[in-house]
Amino acid sequence: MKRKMTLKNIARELGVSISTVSKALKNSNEIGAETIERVQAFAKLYNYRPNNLAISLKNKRTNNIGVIIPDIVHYFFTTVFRGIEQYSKKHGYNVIACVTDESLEREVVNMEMLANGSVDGFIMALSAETQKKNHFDHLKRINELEIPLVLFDRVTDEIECDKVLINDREAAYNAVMKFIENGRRKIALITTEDYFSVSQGREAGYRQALESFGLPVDEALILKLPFMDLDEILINTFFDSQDIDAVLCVNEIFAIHSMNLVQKKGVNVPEEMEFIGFTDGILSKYAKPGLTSMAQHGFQMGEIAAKMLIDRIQSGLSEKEEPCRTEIIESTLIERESTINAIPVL
Amino acid sequence: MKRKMTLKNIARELGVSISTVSKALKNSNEIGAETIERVQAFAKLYNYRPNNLAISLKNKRTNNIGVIIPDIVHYFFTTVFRGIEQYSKKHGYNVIACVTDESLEREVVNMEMLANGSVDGFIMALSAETQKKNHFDHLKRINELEIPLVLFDRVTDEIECDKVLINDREAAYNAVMKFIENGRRKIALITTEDYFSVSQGREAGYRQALESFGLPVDEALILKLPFMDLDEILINTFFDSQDIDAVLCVNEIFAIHSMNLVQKKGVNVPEEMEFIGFTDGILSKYAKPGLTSMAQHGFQMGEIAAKMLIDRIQSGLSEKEEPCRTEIIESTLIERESTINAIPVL
DNA sequence: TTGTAAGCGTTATCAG
DNA sequence: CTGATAACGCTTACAA
Repeated sequence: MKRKMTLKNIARELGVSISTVSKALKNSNEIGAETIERVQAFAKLYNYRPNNLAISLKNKRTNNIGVIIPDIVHYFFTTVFRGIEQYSKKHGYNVIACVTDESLEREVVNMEMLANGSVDGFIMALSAETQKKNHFDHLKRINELEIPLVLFDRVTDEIECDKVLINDREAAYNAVMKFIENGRRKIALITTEDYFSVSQGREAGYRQALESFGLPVDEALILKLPFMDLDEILINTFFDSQDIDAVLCVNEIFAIHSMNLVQKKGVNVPEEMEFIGFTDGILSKYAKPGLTSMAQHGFQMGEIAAKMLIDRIQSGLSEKEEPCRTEIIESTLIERESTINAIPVL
Repeated sequence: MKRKMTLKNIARELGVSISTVSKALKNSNEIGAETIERVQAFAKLYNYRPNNLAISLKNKRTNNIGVIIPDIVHYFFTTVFRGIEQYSKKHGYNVIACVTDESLEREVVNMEMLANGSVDGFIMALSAETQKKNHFDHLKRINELEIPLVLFDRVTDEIECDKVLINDREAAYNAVMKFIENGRRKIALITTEDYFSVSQGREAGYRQALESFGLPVDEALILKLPFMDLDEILINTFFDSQDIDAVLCVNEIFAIHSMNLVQKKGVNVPEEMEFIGFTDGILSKYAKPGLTSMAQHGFQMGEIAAKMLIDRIQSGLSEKEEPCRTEIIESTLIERESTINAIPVL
């Protein structure tokens, strides 16, 4: 085992005290020029690097941030993660990544693990189970410990903290309006079960758009799929039993999958039926036809979440002292060939 | 700022010594049953949690592992990451994730940052630039510090360490054989520039298969695209100027993109031209037609890489004491509609 | 200009 | 059974 260079070692070798070495390495003006030189030369020669742990313990700050996400094999979260990581790195923070796999328990365990000195703050999107069970004790504990927390995308009103969201309601509203402008009237919604904050918002926007245009909301045109379960029979039955000319889906997979299924039945997209999805991911771009999609700008969300967190960490002000903010990211409709009148975008 | 519970605090409140508290919390049999109970009750009441940093400093182990990858918005790396994270978590390790964006400098900076006490070991795939420039001083330094390192997928022979790979050569060989069995003879290869270890292996397998079947290798049928650059003109020209009936692509994007382009020209896939890609990602599954693909089993690679690393960390044996191993993950051909005779798989 | 000493929160050794 | 004490590697008053 190679002996690691430490201040103590350098001090011993050079016959000076530890604090002299420490100061010399920092170019402190308390130390003589000659000593500084000697110390720095020696340190460089032996490749001295200060031990992060010791510094963290001393300063009570780790320069790590914990990112807790439900899923990493998923375009949107991946993109947000990228934004967080990039911003954080640029500001001297490392990212500890935890994946909860949509499980409340994993969320709790991961946070507990990191909350005891491993990170200076958290950025997270709630797991499906957490949203379903409405169980937030672990987040309350983080709050009590006054560890800064930023929630993004999947959030809850139960916890007072900084948040970054997209304008789900408005985005869905705009998507439906796009259909209406295109002359569609039998507009379906394919969404998840109710407990997701984002799905709630998107459904609200869907209803609002129809109502504001004087169209009745036909509950039979709303299909609620069990989370991430692509039950083909359910989807096929839905399309067989309803008269539909446009479909808004709350995520990309639902959109691509149902679009493929109706095409297999011989339905022409977009002529007979238009599709709009959420999350402008890689699938939307390469689908046939290209899927018109509400882009969520995940990278930007990540950057903003990281900025909010790091600002709060560095200000040292708790949620009580400095009021919490909620940033809304405007989503953008990327038009492709699954809607008409579209200028194709690659 | 909430005062954090520490051993010292507990000791003061309870009028005992710090070491008594420490031992009591560990149910040490040096301590009286009654004291143990008192201490534990108090600790629980005030939600005492030991400080990870202090423990790490003391033990000289962090229970963190550093994962350095070129890109996270990318199915294969994401999947590997997932495997690493899951295995690590199960074995008590957290994952610090760094994305290099294919840059050597970012790779160097990230490793330097983590090498000074933040992690017990590294798992990484080399960045494009690192492979291109063949610059490995940063890895040699890690070796000198005797910090365990596992390379996966994008590796180099210059560094002696544990490695996890797929059988690139054999996989490409098998893919080409599949084409040959299907009666194809004008088999093209679309690959990256030469410096990637994986592309080299795949190209070798491609050549080997043709040769072993007595087919000449026509260099004009090998298209080398600049890394991740989807230059449509280049691809179109390639297909226009060559007579091709099957295409092997070293990654999923190249495959999907060129398949889309030839289809746009009116080429029938798979009747007139077959396609096989690498990385069985989400695009392959949802493409039209579904893309036959060599699955790289990223999750398993991640698990194995994590296991190799953690085993080495826990054994405490350096690369010199315990010889390095290279694990090969067999890739599997997932047949879809872009090749003939395929039993479609969803 | 340099050194001493206390402290960050633990653990471990050794006396009492 | 309990408690000093030193140590992990570093920072920072404060003394010299």
